[in-house]
Amino acid sequence: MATIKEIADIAGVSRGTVDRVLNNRGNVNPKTAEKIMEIVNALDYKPNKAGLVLAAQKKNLKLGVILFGEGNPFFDEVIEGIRQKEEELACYNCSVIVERVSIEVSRQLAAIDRLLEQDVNGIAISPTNDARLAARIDALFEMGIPVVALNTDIPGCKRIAFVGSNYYHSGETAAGLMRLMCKDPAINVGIITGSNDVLCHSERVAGFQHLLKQCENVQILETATNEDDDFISYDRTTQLLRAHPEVNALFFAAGGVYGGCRAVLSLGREKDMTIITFDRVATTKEMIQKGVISATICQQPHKQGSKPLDILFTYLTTGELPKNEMEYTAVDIRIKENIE
Amino acid sequence: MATIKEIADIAGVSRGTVDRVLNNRGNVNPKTAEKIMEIVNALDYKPNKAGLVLAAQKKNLKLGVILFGEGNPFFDEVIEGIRQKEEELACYNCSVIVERVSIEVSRQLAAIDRLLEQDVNGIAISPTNDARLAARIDALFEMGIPVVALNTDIPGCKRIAFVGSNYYHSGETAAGLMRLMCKDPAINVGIITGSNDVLCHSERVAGFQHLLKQCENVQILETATNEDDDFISYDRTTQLLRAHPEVNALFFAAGGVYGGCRAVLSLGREKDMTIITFDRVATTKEMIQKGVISATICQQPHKQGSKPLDILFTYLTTGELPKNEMEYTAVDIRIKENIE
DNA sequence: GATTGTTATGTGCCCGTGCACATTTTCATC
DNA sequence: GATGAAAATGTGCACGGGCACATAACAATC
Repeated sequence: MATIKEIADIAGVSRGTVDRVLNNRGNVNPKTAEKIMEIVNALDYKPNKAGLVLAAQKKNLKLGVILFGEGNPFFDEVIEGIRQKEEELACYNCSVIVERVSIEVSRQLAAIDRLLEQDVNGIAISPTNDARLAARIDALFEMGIPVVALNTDIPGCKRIAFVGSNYYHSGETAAGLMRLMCKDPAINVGIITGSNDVLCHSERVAGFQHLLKQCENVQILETATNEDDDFISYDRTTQLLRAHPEVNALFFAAGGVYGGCRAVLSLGREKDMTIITFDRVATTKEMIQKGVISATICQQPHKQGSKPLDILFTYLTTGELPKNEMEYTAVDIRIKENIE
Repeated sequence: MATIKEIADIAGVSRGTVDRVLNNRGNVNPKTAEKIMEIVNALDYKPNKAGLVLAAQKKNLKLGVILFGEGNPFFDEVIEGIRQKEEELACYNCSVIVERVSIEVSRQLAAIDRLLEQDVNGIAISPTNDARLAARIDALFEMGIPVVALNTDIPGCKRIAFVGSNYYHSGETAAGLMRLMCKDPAINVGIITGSNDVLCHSERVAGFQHLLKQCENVQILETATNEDDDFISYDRTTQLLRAHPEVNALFFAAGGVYGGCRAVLSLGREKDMTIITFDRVATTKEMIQKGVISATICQQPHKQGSKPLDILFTYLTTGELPKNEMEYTAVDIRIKENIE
């Protein structure tokens, strides 16, 4: 692996000149620059990462994280990923500040301000999809502060990457699993969705329905709108199952899973019901272990926490952008036996 | 984050003394050493990784990899992981040499010799479980050359880590999946195993059987020993299905999956058969997409390639051992919808 | 041709750690 | 108390890259 010094020796110039060419700092004779670039290409020069990181020490990097979903256990796992990466980055003299706020745009903008006051060099955020926030992210980019979106994308702005799941695709996978697990001649599915205005829920339902519509033995009976509150979920699920006793499969696209499962249990329907949910929160784990939930689809929350910090750190130390702007987490199927 | 210099300043000594204490190089006044250690603990000093890696440049690290499974497409994916990590490590001036040999112990020992001739500083190997190899690995460790086992463990020797799957556990998961996917009143399973003397196959079968024995509606009908050769597999599977037309589920614990699936197809049994296999080789992918195979369980071949190199590099640059000696890959369930 | 300005190039230090070597201190011995 | 060995401590450089500053080369102007 070639170094700047080696290139300089071959070209018969000093390290400084090579450095100026590589970082296009100007003030170099075009002919010399061309010659250097030829050598750089011939040797396939790649800067030594340890050198880059060490040189970047002076910047005293600080990364900011803004997460919504207070009280949402999914984000607790995201935080775990953040904490682990934080520890890893600590020995590069890079620290992490986490702000946890609601989904309200004004709160998110305020969180950005607070982080800027603390001189963060980059921000990872689970953003509300809002034009004001998008504009703010663009402004940050112009200021030289890169932003990575996580969990939920905010398209059409200058965030340097998105890390999260493809909700439509995981909805399709849920449907595929259900088809494999429900071998009854007629599958009568009840869909329990979250609030429609949250993109991830509606995307999941869309993917789910799209795939199941192709199967003639599947009938989607009813779609109940749910809420995270488990008591409300209990009632809605009970209503659905009372109105449609022929339902033998349930799809929970969002929260309220625990309440829904309790409803199934209290009606004594757990034996003949195939239930597919999302995420691996504690209560879902419990219901998987009890055999009430057949499978749950996870979206690697740990990676959603760690990867954005990784991307920011790499960008700030080496200037390198991620290979893929969209970093989709794998669709991770969990059943009783591999839930741990 | 504290540095050696900072600690030295506080202790009123020079960098060299702190360095001697931290790396117990001796020749330090015990009282001074104690004082320094107190400061080190109080500040929770962690060496800066970039500094460590940069200092390790002089070693000109070379990592060797020895893989069996020539012609086995699973290992092609392992190689992909290796290549990717190789590229990543290249910008730390660390290179990788791959040797691909058969499972024979003599070949593996010879491969180690070839790598040593090329002055490798560490070795990742998919080992045959043999005492001679274990002894050799111990000797390498004493020589200061760390070894990481991948795919198959070689217990009771001084390999610094193992990266691979828990076969028993993935067998259990296959069983759990089958139970969820076969809702017929009677599940009649045919198990198609690989050669019994290969540990991973027998472990998978053991885990599979252990779980299914707890279900009274499941009957394991017959276990056919299979081979990787798809023509032999075709014949064995045909025989099994002819002798037991009531079989409605097949479990392939090892190779010969493609031949077995062709047999199922030629008997027109694909509609009512639940097939669960391992790995995500091209032919398995094809059969998943055709709907012949219901699910396949993967063991993150990419990670099996990249992680051992990661462990070796970290150990050689920082002296740090992995948190867990056993690095199990996640049990990764793939169906038609998430096979890509 | 000396002066000023511009462009081009070279040099030194920093980042944090490891390690070889130089220097100082300590202590025993005559 | 001078001598020498041993123990304890200090110092300089390397690793690779970024960046500020010093120096050199060259052109334009009076």
